[in-house]
Amino acid sequence: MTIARQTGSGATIYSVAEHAGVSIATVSRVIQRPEVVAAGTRQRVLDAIETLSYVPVSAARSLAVRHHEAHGLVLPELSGPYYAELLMGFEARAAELGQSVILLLADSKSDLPRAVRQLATRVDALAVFGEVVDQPSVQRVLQAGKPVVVIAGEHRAGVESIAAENTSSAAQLTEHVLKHGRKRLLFVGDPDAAPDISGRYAGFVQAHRSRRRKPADPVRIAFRENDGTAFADRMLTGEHVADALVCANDELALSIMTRLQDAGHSVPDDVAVVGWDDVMTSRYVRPGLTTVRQPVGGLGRLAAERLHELVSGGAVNDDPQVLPTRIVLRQSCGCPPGGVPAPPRS
Amino acid sequence: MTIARQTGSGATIYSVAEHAGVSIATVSRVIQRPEVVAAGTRQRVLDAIETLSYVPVSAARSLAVRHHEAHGLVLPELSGPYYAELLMGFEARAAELGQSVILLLADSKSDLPRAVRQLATRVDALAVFGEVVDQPSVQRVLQAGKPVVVIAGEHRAGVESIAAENTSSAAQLTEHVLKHGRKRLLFVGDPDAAPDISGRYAGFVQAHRSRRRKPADPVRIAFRENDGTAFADRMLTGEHVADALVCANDELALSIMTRLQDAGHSVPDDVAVVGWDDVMTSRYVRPGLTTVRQPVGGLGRLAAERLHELVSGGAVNDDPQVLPTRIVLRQSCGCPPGGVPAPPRS
DNA sequence: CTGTTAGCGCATTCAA
DNA sequence: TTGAATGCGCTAACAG
Repeated sequence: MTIARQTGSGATIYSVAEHAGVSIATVSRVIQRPEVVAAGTRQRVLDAIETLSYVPVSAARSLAVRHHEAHGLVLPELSGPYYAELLMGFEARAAELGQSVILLLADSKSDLPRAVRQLATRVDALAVFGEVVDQPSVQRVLQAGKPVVVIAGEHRAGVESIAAENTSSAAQLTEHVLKHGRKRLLFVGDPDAAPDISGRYAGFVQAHRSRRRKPADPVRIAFRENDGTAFADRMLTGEHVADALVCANDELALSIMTRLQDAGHSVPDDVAVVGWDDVMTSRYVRPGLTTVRQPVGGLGRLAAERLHELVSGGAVNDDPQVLPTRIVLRQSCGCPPGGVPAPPRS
Repeated sequence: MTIARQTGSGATIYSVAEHAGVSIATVSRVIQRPEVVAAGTRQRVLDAIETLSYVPVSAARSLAVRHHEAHGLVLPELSGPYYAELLMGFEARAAELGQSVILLLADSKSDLPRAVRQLATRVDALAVFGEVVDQPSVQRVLQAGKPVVVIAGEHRAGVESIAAENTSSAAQLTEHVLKHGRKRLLFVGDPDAAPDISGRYAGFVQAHRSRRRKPADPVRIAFRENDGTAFADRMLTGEHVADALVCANDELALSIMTRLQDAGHSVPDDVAVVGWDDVMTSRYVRPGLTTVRQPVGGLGRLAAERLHELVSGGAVNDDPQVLPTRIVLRQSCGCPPGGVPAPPRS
């Protein structure tokens, strides 16, 4: 990369000081703590700033104060509402705390460890989602003295972790489906793909056990629409038999449900379908998809907040912080229609 | 804010140099241009870096090289796929070009101008969406010597602008609906809300004119689901009469369509509905929503790329760059079912 | 209330 | 191929 231009207009704290007839210390003061500067001087400085179009170079400040005032966030990608909401929460809270957010999307990176190293260079702390960044990379950041929080990932000593509740809501949801009289439930999605999912499967198992019923092995497929469609096709050929599907997320649930319906089957009469995440589509399809709403924005906010506290010298929290989730009943589970439709999330 | 901890583990280029028994210049070289350093020395330095967990402080580098190697992106928010895709494209391209991306979400900020000023402080260039940031703020950044590109906004001299094509695809779409024999079309959404929307309404008008028909005035409502629902209610009372609705975006189209259907009306038999954006839900509802797909990721990529070129000394492009869009026909416009469903976007 | 001064950590001449 | 020296722009004592 050839970079020709210099940063900024060229106006520095020096030129501003000169223009205003004061010292650079005074200029710095009117920017940091205006109240300690005499009104007259302050105004002269502000005028100089204005006429010179002075924009401070944050790097110089960062160097002097010895921190970046920025948090990094590593997410896999942004398709679907999940990560976007997480990011919104994170950014909002970070901004409230005066921190910039530098975003790194892992899926599009050919050399992620390198990208993470680079990122670590310009932030005070890092939030990473699940297991997107390899453990050694995380350790490097930690050893460099920068706090790391893991969102919806494996819990490990030394890194704070934040997650939504999964197991007990999964158990409730499964129990709910069982109460509808369903006998052959299938959990669709690979529990080993992410801690979140394994937690959900654990709940699935738990609900069966407490009724002394034997839970089926999970159907280990990935979480994209395509995977759901393919699975539905295999159901249509009789390869899988079930009267209820507990899907690892809504995308899966929706694609399966739609495929089955298009093939002439009825949801929930022939098979009930439930999912996870309460994406927008889940409110619009018919029957409405029963699902679990997670406080995704809250996860982001909490992450930003913890990062800031850790940077400010707070102690790392040794056990994972778990945020509650909420089951949203619609009709795909077998519940009767007629309830007022769940409102869009605020 | 009280910030106690210092950035980094304390390891600096000095401690690394000392540990490796070389000068800091050599350490700097093995990081910037390893090939100019003798293999032996290089290894010693790398070892030192490793054992000291050295992570460079980007601020110091930025200060020395006089640029930030970061681009700012200001978006209103991230609900819905539109901005998220834009951001994904932007981030991916920026990363390819070695630039970090600092994200600022406008909607959650109480003092946006201040936030923008702050942001300008730490980036070499800025991309802003539409009219989210006020003109004076944009001018400041520009005058400070930092390039700005506006995405899907008003075109102005001195700022580069990038947008998706709207008018001609709107004309085609409207024409398509007219061909289905619809007589009373309504454009739903406020054209003054954004340049994108006014372009779409212009196409709507154009299509009518070329058939010597008089276009109706636009229904000036906002673009959220709630607004659509409220509008649908007004249709149900007869306040608005139409046999086809050209909606400013999919969220509007979907909420209206669903409400009308829930009230017993048939789409498209009673009223055709079309939208804009091709969100995920549009594939899943029945009838499938006819809509216009925009190259949203492409907008983001292009913005990042132009920013980088501008920072590297490129000249600002005086006329707006317009990316093509594509009409996605499903059944809500009156087209017969049976076509293979449009695949998910890749 | 204001000015002087000494770093902050790194890149980059210029010599050797 | 390496080292010594200088400056990037700003903050924060410290003095006055």
